[in-house]
Amino acid sequence: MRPAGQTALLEAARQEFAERGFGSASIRDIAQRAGMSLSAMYHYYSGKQELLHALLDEGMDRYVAAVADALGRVSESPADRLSAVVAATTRFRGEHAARSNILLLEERSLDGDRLERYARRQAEATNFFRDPIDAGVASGEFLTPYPDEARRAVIAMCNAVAQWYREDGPLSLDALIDRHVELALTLVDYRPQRNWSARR
Amino acid sequence: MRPAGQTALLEAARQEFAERGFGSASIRDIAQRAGMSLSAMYHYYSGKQELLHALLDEGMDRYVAAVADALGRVSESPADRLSAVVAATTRFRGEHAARSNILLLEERSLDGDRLERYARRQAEATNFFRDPIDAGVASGEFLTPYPDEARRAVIAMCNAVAQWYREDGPLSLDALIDRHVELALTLVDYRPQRNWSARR
DNA sequence: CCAACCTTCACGAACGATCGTTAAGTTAGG
DNA sequence: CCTAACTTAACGATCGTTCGTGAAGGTTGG
Repeated sequence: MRPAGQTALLEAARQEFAERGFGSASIRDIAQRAGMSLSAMYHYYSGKQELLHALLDEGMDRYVAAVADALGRVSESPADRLSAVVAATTRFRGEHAARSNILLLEERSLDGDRLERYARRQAEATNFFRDPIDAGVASGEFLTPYPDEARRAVIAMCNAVAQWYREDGPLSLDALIDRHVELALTLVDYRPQRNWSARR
Repeated sequence: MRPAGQTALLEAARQEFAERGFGSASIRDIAQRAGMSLSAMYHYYSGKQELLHALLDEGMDRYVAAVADALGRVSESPADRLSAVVAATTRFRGEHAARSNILLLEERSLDGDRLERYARRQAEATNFFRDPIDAGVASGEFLTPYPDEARRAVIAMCNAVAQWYREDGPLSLDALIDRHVELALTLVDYRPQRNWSARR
């Protein structure tokens, strides 16, 4: 269990970074929002950079866990797996908009080694999409001639949710997820395989 | 014609804002990059905010002009018009990545009236996509049951180009544009109309 | 048992650096 | 002469960071 102060700090930093951007956010405001003094923050994190790093790490952990959990509940079928990834990603972007926007926008504010490590994790995360799409193309279930561009389009569609979706809007998140799954399958040109007996 | 100093200033600000983000960028570095002193900048722009505002305005002007130009060259057919918008947007994002990223990411750094005015322009720009998609759905050429989500997916696909595309990569911009047009038509479920004689 | 000691968590004050901005003055061209 | 273009110098504010201090709580050695 994380100390309460640390949790409040991460939450405050997340909101400040999401609202103003890393460069414009002040660690004084962050500490104040977390209900502690400026120097108390330095007891938990060694500086502004490490605060951002912790935020990106925590957000990525949560996202990877959410997708992995969703993947654990479906079959090996590429269509099922792609659907699960799209659904989990869309849900994550909608439910954790501030978290997601920091993951997506503040990468450039990381310096040196931390950037390199984060870029590696992000590259791995795209495999959540790449693997089922490539598998579906290989098996003939997905007919798209452009798997790379289709993948990027699917990812962009999901990620954009963090920027425009509002919970109090006219569309429920569950409904949006269904539509995103359908659009993703459209993008890869999904054609359900006839089963073995029907083909003979 | 804009004075040379002003052009250099905008170019320098564009690069700095794109690389570091508005909050982390220093107007001293911008002025130096533009080859002039700090206060010379204040001769052209009244501050950092106005620099960003000018950048967003100029970028939006260029984008709108590019799309309007493309629309002027095609028929009234919804498929043609959507294709033209997708092609022009993808090209703009690829050819003006720094410009586009500022348009897409630094909106939140605008304050007060300027933000309001920019948000209005941005809303108008989405009509470039909305109009042909809604027209195609109305005419029956586009079969998608989710025109709003399809539109957002198309826009997200195009916008993402500014973040990942590199001119020295394996894919030419022209080839990418072709694939984006195809993917966009896939997203709206485009089915070419049989012509009048063939239908009877 | 108790005193000495350590770690954890928190504070206010101050550091030097850099920030955006302004003022006053200089130069060049019509 | 005037204005546009540009300079150096400095302003106060705020930035991220560091320092020294101390209260609380547990651990250890005599």
